[in-house]
Amino acid sequence: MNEERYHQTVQLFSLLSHPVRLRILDELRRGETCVCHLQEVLRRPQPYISQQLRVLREAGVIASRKQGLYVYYRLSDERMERMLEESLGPAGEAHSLPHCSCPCCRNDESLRL
Amino acid sequence: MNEERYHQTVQLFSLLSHPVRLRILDELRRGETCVCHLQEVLRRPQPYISQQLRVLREAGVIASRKQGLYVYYRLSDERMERMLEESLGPAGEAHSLPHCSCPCCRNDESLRL
DNA sequence: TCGGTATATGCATTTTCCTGCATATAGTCT
DNA sequence: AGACTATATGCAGGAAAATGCATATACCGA
Repeated sequence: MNEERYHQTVQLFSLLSHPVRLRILDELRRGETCVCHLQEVLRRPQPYISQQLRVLREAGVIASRKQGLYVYYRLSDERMERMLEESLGPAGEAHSLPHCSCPCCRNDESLRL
Repeated sequence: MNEERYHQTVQLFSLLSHPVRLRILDELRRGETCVCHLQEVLRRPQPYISQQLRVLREAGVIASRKQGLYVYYRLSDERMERMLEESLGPAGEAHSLPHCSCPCCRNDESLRL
């Protein structure tokens, strides 16, 4: 019985069938990213971003690394990565954000991640 | 702006993130199938199956062909087919159902579709 | 230890989806 | 035309998801 297989797959697709989560995942596949970065890109309040990150984290498709005040997120599921490639095409370039002052957006190259 | 691309993709994943619809799609990629067949495989009431078929039809991922009393459904979207392959692996064999008397399940080979 | 910043959590409300059921339509056969 | 079968549609109650907001936690520097 691959009842289980269907169930897993539905779970995976549920994560992807949400505009904000899909865009978060698309950002993450371009490289490790901190929360404030996503906040800037998606233009949504921080608690909202964190909520969606939690959903993704609990589902096991992303992982995080804490460094000082910042938390850096990345994809941690190959299947997810393949689905993103299949549906959205190859990953684009990471955005560099003028208004964001976190290490990963730092204009100052020397402090870049 | 590929805002539109994200939106389309979310729609596509929404269709797939539902246990019954996912299984219907998995059946359809094994070959053309009538409603009573799906009813048997999924063990759900007929109006319910038809509702889900409508969702898929209106989204444009399946097409139908009417022949007498029967309506035969099939996949009509390559992208969908690729996502199914990616997520569920290669399509299995079509089921032949002992209790179903529609042309596509007919035990009597001569009447087979 | 205190103030400030980055991120997380809890909760409540709105909205959207799921699903069951009654009924409608369309085609076939006599 | 009337009975029967396969499929479609409409609607409603309940469940679950989405989202906004208040607040909590964790870490840093002074």
